[in-house]
Amino acid sequence: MTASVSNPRASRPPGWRRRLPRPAGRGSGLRWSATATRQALLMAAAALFSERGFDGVPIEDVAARAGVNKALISYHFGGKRGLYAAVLESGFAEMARRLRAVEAKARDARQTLRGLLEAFQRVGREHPGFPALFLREVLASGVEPGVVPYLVEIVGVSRRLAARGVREGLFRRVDPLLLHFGLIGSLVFFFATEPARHRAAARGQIPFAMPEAKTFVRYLEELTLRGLARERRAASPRRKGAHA
Amino acid sequence: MTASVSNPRASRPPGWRRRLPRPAGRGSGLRWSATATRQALLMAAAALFSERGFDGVPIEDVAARAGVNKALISYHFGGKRGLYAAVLESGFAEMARRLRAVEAKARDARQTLRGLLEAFQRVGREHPGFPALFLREVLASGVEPGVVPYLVEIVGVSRRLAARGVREGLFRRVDPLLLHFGLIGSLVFFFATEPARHRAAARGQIPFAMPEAKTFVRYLEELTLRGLARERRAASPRRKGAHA
DNA sequence: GTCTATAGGCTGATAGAC
DNA sequence: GTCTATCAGCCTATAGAC
Repeated sequence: MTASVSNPRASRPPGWRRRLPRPAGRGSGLRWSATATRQALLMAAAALFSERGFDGVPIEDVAARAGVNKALISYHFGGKRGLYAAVLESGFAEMARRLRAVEAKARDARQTLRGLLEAFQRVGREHPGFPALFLREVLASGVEPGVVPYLVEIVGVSRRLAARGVREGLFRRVDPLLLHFGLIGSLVFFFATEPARHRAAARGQIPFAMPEAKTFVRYLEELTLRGLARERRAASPRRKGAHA
Repeated sequence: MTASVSNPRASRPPGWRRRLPRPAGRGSGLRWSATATRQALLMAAAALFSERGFDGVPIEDVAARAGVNKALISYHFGGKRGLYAAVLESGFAEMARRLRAVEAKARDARQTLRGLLEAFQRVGREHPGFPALFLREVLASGVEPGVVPYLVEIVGVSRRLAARGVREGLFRRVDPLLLHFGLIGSLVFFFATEPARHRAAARGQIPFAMPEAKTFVRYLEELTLRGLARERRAASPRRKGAHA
């Protein structure tokens, strides 16, 4: 989960070997070899799986992009599925970690909302593949068992955000899961499709100017704050009460 | 795109053949054979591709589910890719058609919004696979060329919704594409993940009660109406002006 | 139009040398 | 830990009988 290696699988000298900036003689035990291999495989796999999905990526492509022999995937991760699971878990774990940190630091619901939006924005920038990976996984028939706890935790953050907002008088009464789906859905959709939009835009396709991430999260923040603000005299005269 | 055949690929008599309710001697040219085969293949493919993605589905599974020989896929659609493209185009075309109808019938922006939400809800109910198909496609590296026009048209509907809402005084000034991504993103995410949620819930997983489609679209409607309502005295004292 | 049989390509995994 | 070589399995497409 730290894109940087970049191995255009194209032409390479015959006897070529991966060459990473060695972290010079470190005191600690981890020198570089085995760990670097796993890291390279994880990064390459994250990029490729997020673009083409599990079934769309041959093990060989991952190895090539990582600059590593494909047999090492079986050696280090027990096979393709194992590598995929490892990528997912590391991604979900990081997302959950960030959200927990946001929640812990925020002094009120408004800051939690802001922090949550910024966390997504930052993930979208630093790990462009993850939102798509996330999406493909929740779309899948059977979710990897290892990510379920993280999934529950992520849902928990937005649920508590809703509860806290209501308690603090920032929001009117609202089903926390509705807030969750509305917010997370927009965010995941936007950031998961962003790389594809950029690719399409770069190829001349797409007639309109697409919004930037920063603009979009600001919009969502304001939409949520206004849309869920306590009654002041409703803007919509139609429906009866609130929601479930 | 009309789920109904249902062919549990399990046990079947050896010499089994698909048997569909023949539309008795019709005057018109289309009897049943060829057309029914294509229809069965399209339906089976829609269901399977939406669950597992293009690469995750062997042609043989599609044929089995359709109750048809796999060679017919090449015959009628020129191969797996052709079948996939046909499924996509029929789905996108129908979605675009519905949205256009909504737009044509609505007498103001509020009705357009309501109609758009209801259209998604109805598609989610009648063609549970389509939202996931839609999502997988916009996630993909290269979108099928045939669907681009429909994609542009769908974006156009929500863009015009925003413009009309502003013109009619229902919304404050807002970038149409922001409205588009916020609304369509939430909707697609919700409905694309709904089948997976139900499967997970049926298997005992998932600790909370998930919101129903009807509840969710109502929430989105109200959130949008309130969140984009013209100023009355802003609920959020923080940020400067509006958006791009 | 539909089916059977088969060819041919690609993929994931592993045995075994280094 | 890493690499080469290899193999068995699966998958798409098609030729040809009906």
